[in-house]
Formats: sequence, C-alpha cells, structure tokens
Amino acid sequence: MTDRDPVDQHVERWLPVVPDLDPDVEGAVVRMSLLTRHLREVKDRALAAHDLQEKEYGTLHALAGRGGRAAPSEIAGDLRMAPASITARVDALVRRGFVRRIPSEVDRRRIDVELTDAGRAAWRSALDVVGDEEHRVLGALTAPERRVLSDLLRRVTLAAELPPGRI
Amino acid sequence: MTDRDPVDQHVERWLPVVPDLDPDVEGAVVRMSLLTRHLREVKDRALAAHDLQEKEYGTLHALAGRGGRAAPSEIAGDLRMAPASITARVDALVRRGFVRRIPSEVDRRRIDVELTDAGRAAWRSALDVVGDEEHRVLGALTAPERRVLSDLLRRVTLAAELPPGRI
DNA sequence: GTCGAATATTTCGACAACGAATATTTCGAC
DNA sequence: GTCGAAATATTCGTTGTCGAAATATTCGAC
Repeated sequence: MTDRDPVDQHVERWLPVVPDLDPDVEGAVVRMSLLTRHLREVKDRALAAHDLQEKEYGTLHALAGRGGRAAPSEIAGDLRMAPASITARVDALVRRGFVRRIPSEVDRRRIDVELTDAGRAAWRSALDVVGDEEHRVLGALTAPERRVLSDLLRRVTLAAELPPGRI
Repeated sequence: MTDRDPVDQHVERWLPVVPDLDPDVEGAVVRMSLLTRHLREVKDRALAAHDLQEKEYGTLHALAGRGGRAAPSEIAGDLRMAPASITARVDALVRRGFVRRIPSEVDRRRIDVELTDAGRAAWRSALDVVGDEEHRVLGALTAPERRVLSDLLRRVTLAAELPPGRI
C-alpha cells in the first residue's frame, strides 16, 4: 500500500527491547513530534529569506492576532512562554522598528506593545510563506482525509486537556 | 458530535485576520504541536517522581536502544541533537553513576558510552511511566481509529521527508 | 483613607543547546 | 611511508528560555 517511513524503522528497532510497545500509539506520537519539528525548521528557513527569525515573526504574529496591540503577558500566554521571556523579544523588535512600547493610560502597571506600520508590513510580507510547507506536506492527504485527521486529533487534544486524569 | 477544543477557538479567532486559512490544515498542525508539548511536559513531571530529568532519561533510553553502548555521535543522531551537546549530558550521568566512558580499542578517536547496572536499572524503573500519558490520551480513540491516525500521519511524514519539494 | 494582597513588567542568575573552533586520530592517495 | 582530508569528541562563546526576586501599581477590605 503506502511506503514505510522512518518511524516504522524506529518502532521495529524498539519492539524487541520494549515488547509492550503499541506501534500505533508510538507511531502517532513520534510522527507528530517529527512533523512538528520539521515544520518549525522549514518555517525558520523560509522566514530567513524575509530577514526574519521565527521568534521575531512569532511575536509579530501574536500581536497581529490581537489587532496589533497587546500586553507582554498576553503575548506570553498566546505563545505559551514565560512573561519574562517577552522582554528581550520586544527589545529586539523595538530596535528593528517593528513595534513600540506604549504605557497604558488606564493601568500604569501595563506597558502595551503595538505594531508599527513597518512591523505590520514585515508580518504581512512573510505571512504567505509560513503556511506553505504545512500545505505541502498535508497535501499528501485528500481534503476529506485531512478532515478525518483533524477530527481525530481534536478528540485526542480534548483528552489531553482533561484533569491530571485516569488511564 | 464531539466537543470543541482550544484549537477550534484558535482557528475561529484567526480566520478573520487570515481569510485563506484552511481550518483542517491549521487544526491538524496546531494540535500536533500542542500534543507534542503536552506529552513532553507530562513525561517530565512523571519522571521527576523517579528522580530523573527528561534529558537524563532520554539519554539513557537512547543508550538502551543501542544495547547499552554507543558513541556520543550516535546518541546525538538518535536524539537529533548536536554532538557537542552530548558531552554535558554524559558528564552528568557519569556523576550519577549511570554510565561510564570507555575508550574504543579499535578506533582511538571514539569514546563509547556504556550503561552501568545502576543506569540500566534507573531506565527500567522509569520505563513503565513514560508511555502512560501517551496511552491515556490516545485512549480517546478506538484501536482502529488509532491505526487510521497513525497511517494518515505516516503519509504526511513521508511527504515531509521528500526533497525541499514542490507545492 | 490606609494597608496588605494581587497583578504586571522587568532584572538577574542559571542552564541547556548550538555552531565554530580545536585536538587527536584514521584513512586514502600518491 | 607521508601528507592532506575526513572523522570524532571536546571546549568555548553565544543565545534563548526559565524561575525567582525586584519594582511599581491596582484593588479590596476595613
């Protein structure tokens, strides 16, 4: 039917040493991990052509997703990072003229970060490129198959969200 | 049918700002990313109960997968890391008495790393725990569904492996 | 009105991973 | 046999992230 992939070899190699390994569970988990890594690496290379690092683009993207203005802690939440890590990212973007810091007038603890026109332009120009590899590799499936894949993953994601959880 | 998950909200939020977003492609990609991260975090916490860090366990696991003895560059390849990063990991494991360095007699450039009895015991004792969360969340699917998921992901993985690739 | 708890950002120190450079060894060409 | 290229592990300097502490502000209880 379909070819074997590197994960099939991986499972084959590990089965003797860990006999109660479920090939489908292990296969799905390892493939998700490899694909996630692959997409990040390709995206990073594609962005380099636009003179952007993945982390720079990611920060701009998070800002754009909130209408071009957000608090550092909101960006951190969206990117699932520690708030402390945002400071340096914003510093770098300020140096490039892509964002500016604007002290909030309603809450002086807050210092909102706002996209500049240059920042929005840089984000827009790179936007087309970042999804290309995702569409290319997912193009191995038909549209209905992609729907099936996404639906199966939704149910797994919901299970992951449950409390600490029983088996 | 099934509930909505956080990724559905994510897609819903982004559709207005990026109109040509494919919900199934984006949904699958983001869910894979979230699940990969979730599994790593839970694994890390589970290993802590066995007094092991994920990176320590990962190194022991890679060694066990090669029969308990391997060169640093081989470990690096298996873990998809830079060879230079293995030095510190092995140092830490040597300090804990879990591995020892053994200069190869056939090739004096090589310094093989070998599991000690204590290292193999530590790995074995943690082995049961690491797969538990994977089985729990994948348990949201039936066995045939897991097979479908794994098969779909295999085809996507194969597409990712292709050259730089056309769209 | 004031004080303490909670919130928001930043600073600081630690740590892990990486790429480049280094030291040693092997291997092949001549 | 010798020499240069490749291979192997390590060291070094840089970078990015984090948690904890520090600083400033808001909010609620009284």
